Amino acid sequence: MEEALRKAKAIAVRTDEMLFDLSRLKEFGDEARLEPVTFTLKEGRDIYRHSASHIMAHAVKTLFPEARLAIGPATEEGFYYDFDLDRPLTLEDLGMIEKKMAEIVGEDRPFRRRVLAKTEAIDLFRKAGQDYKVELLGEITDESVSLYEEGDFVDLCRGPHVPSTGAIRAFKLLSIAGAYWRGDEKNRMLQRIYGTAFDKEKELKEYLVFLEEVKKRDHRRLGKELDLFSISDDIGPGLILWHPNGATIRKAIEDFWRDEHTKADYKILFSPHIAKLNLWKKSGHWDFYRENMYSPMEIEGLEYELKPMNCPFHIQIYKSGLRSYRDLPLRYAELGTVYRYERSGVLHGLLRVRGFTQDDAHIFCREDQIEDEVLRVLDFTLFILKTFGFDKYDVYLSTRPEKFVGTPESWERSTGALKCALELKGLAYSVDPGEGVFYGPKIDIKVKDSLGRAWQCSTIQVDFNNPERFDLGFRGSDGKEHRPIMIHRALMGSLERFFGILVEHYAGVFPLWLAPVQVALLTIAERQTEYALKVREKLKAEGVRTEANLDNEKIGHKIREATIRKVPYLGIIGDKEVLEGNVSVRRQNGENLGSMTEEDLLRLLKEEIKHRG
RNA sequence: GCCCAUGUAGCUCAGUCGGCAGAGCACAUCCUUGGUAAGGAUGAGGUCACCGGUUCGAUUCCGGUCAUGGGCUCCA
Repeated sequence: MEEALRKAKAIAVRTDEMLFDLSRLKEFGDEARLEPVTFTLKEGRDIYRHSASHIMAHAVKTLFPEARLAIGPATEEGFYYDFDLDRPLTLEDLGMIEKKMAEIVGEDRPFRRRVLAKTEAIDLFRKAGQDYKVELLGEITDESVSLYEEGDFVDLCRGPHVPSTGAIRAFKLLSIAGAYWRGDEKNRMLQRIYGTAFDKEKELKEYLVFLEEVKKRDHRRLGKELDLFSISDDIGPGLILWHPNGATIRKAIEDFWRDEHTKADYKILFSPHIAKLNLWKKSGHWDFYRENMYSPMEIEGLEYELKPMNCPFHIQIYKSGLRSYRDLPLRYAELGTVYRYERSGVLHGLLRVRGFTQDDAHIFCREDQIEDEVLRVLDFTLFILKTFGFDKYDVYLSTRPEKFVGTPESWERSTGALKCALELKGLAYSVDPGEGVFYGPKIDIKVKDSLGRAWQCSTIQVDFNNPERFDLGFRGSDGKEHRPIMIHRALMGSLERFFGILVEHYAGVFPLWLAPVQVALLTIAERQTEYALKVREKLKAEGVRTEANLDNEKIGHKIREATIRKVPYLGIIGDKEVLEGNVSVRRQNGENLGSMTEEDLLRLLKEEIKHRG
């Protein structure tokens, strides 16, 4: 058995979904069914990295004997440990700690499991001055607890662990950050060290390369390099300035969005940015969403609010006339700009801002239409996302939160409708208990980008509450008044955020239909200027975003410059091309398409733009 | 908001242990008219984030503010 496990490179074993240390094999009889848990399994990685975090804590304790330890779990991509120290850690400290860890790994100390009574453990940690451990122990209900020891380092831990410290082959400490004890800002701020560990040096290297790639694709960096957007100190944090290049891409996205919504029988709306405070009181936002809203402004003695959401406006439009059951479903869509207060520490480039434009829509329908409408929205969403090259998703169903409006029964019903639609569509999803918005349950879709990272974009929310609050009605076939229900939905979420994600997803190399400049014409010498301008005018007249670089520079310089700006197509024009009436075409990736007429080029471009390639 | 770090030319970054600041790229002018990722020369460009303190003197030291970054919490 042990032999087999060694061969399988087991880190621990599993039986009936319980994980055990390899050292506990003798507790099982020969007939026990034990599965090896290896690094390739999530459970195995977690055990491995959790062990690495113990070793890190050991190293920190050695270097800083006064350190008080909090918690140190494995994460998706690595591990961390929180410490309470006398002085702030520096980057140099990380190197020192790493070195110490390498020593501990080199000593190959076995991880030893020890079980003792909770009271004994409390005693032990209290004597050691480990208050955080004592606090944790106080909340454990079991009579006995397990400790893990390697060398002279002991930690409270459920386990399991790798057999010995030598098992950790490749690790790296990555960053230092502040973190509240138990994530609560009322508690003391601790120092967190993040690190990662792999069972092969090669995998660690690959991960570090991945981190480099993430850095290179950072939309804030590319936003500057490609002159897409900026944030100005003079204007304010979290407020986005769209530069011409970024605005061109945004317009292409918006045009696409409007066209598709019109085709899908949505009506496009516009609404103002402020409304009377009273409206927000009526909608419930003032009670349930105030912490994200700005302070009211006074206009002629009345209070007005900057809008954090678009729904009340769409509701007013619904209410502006009598509605019949024949009108439903009524789908109102708007690229609506909203403003939400975000604490300064959470702002992040385009991904977390204070003013943003939602690709919002509200569908007013009868209760029996919900499922059908949600299905339609799901289809529509997946189509839109696919257009941007997103074809992998994580889907979540969020249920009733603590702060909510409406009755538990209406929540039941709407959650059921969402569930049904997801199941009919055959989408795998997980349930996020308590994560719904205050007015209703929701489906969230997270897209996976080209690096496999998940981003929350789309959200579909059922609302039984606002129709009630605003006393919405429609005349039914029975001649009586009925209450419609509302579905709120955003597909891209916010244009700012979605754009930021796109920049990273495409690494700044936008597909032709989105590229700010689609073709750059590069002349070899000044005598081709006139011809180049003529070609430019023709392409522009056909709607192709074309630029001509007539600078007094060598062709190599111009190619380099346009390639760095990630222009998808370059048209090189020298004497030969002028003579033949051609353009020599080259793609951003260096692929040479050879010489062709301007009509052929146009055909090629238009085809690619049409397919949104 | 909180902890830590950072803020020097349009961009990327040097630098000053306190004595009015420098490179590369970009920009401008000139030379060069060159065929698939950087031709050459010259020049212009900075309230060293902002406010205050210490000092004969502060970009440098100290304090505060603002902003950015890594996180915590929250979310589109």
